[in-house]
Amino acid sequence: MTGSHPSRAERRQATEARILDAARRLFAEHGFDRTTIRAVATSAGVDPALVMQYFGSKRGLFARALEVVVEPPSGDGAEELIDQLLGGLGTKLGDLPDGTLATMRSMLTDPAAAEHARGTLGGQIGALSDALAGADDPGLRAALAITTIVGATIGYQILGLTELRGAPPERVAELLRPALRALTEPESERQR
Amino acid sequence: MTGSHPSRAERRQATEARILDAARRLFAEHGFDRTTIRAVATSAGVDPALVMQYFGSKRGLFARALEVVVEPPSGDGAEELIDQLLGGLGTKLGDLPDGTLATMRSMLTDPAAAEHARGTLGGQIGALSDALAGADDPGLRAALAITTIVGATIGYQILGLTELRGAPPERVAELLRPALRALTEPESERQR
DNA sequence: CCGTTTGGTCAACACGCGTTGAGCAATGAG
DNA sequence: CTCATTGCTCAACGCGTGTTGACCAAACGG
Repeated sequence: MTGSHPSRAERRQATEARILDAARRLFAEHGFDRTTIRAVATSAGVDPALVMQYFGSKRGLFARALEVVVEPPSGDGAEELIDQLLGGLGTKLGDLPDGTLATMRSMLTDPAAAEHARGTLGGQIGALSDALAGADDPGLRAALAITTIVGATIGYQILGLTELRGAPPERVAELLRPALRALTEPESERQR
Repeated sequence: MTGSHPSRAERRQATEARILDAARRLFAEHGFDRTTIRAVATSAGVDPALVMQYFGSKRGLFARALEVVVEPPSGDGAEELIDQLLGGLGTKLGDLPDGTLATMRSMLTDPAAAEHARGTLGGQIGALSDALAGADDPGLRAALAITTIVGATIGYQILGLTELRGAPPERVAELLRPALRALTEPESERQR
C-alpha cells in the first residue's frame, strides 16, 4: 500500500502529481504567461529546477497541465446532445476542472492553448453537427451552439458577471435551453 | 492645412497616433503580455523611449489603446435591441475595431482589461435588462444574450472556428436571431 | 557494508523586458 | 541671427524570467 513507507517510485510520482496540481491551479488562475515556473515550484514545495527536470520546459508542463479528459458528447438525437451540453454547463458553472479553465484562460493569447481549444471544441462541434445532419447549415448551427456555451462559461468563470454569478446553474441552463433549441431547429419547426 | 508643411504640433500628434495605431494592432493580435513596447515602437518606426515619454508606461499605453467608443445600445423594445446587437455582430465578424479585439484578447489574463470588459458589457447588459423589465430574471436573460454574442465573436475572431469563418455574417446573424429571441422572451410567449 | 543510482537542491547564466537620463538636431520665437 | 524649446534617439540599468550543470544525501542492490 501507499501508506506509511512510500517507496522511491511512489514518492517521485507523488511530487510529480503535486507539481502538476499546482501548475493546473496557477495556469487556470493566471494564464500561461503570468504563471512562472518558480511560482509553481514554490506552491508545490519544490525547487524550480526539479520542475524542469520532470517536464522538460514550461511549455511541456503546460501541455501536461492541459491533459484533461473532455469526452465528446455521445447521443443519438440533437435534443439529447443539448441536454448533455447543458448538463456539462452545470459543472462548468460549478467546479470546472482546472485544466479546462487553464485552456480557456490561455487560449486567447497562447497559440498552443488555442490549438488545444480548437481541437476540443472541434470535436464537440463535429458530434453535434452530425446530429443536426437533417437541418441546413448543420456545422454552423453546431458551432454557434458551442460558442453560446463557451460565452456563458467565460462570462461566469472569468469575467465574473454579477448577473450570472447570482443565478443558480439550473436556472441558467433552463433559460439557455430554448435558445439552443432555436439554434438547432430549422425554421420550419419553430412554430410547433 | 496638414499637408505639405506639417508644423511641430502636427508632427507630434501624427507620430502619437502612429504609435497608438501600432499598439492597438499588436495588443489585439497578441494580447497585453506578449506585446512588447519595443515591438510597438519598431512597428511605429520610433524609439521605445518615445513611447514611454508619451504614454508614461506600458499600462498607460494599453489604457489609451482600449479607449474605443462602444455605444451602449439605445432602443425602446427588446426586439429593437436585439436587432442592434445582431447588426453590431455583423461588424464584429468583419472588421472589429482593434481596441475591442485587444480588450477581448487580454480580458482573460489582464485584470485591467477584464475590468474594462466588465464595464462595457455591463452597460450593454443594463440597457438590455431595462428593455426586458417585463420578463422574469431580466438581468440574467440580458447577460446570457450578451455572452452569446461574445461567445460567437470569440469563436470567430480569436479561435477562428472554420464553421464560423466560412459563413457570411448575415447568415450567422440570421441563425442567432431566434436564439436571442428565445432568450429574451418569457416562456409563455414561446408558442406564438 | 559498499558503490551506484536517483530524487532533489543550489547557485548561476543568458536573455528580454520595462524603464530612465543624458544628449542631439531641427523647429520655433524674439 | 540667436537661443531656448522640443520631438526624438542612444546607451544603459535593474529585474525577473526560463533554463542549466554541478552538487548533496538518502534509498537501493549486491
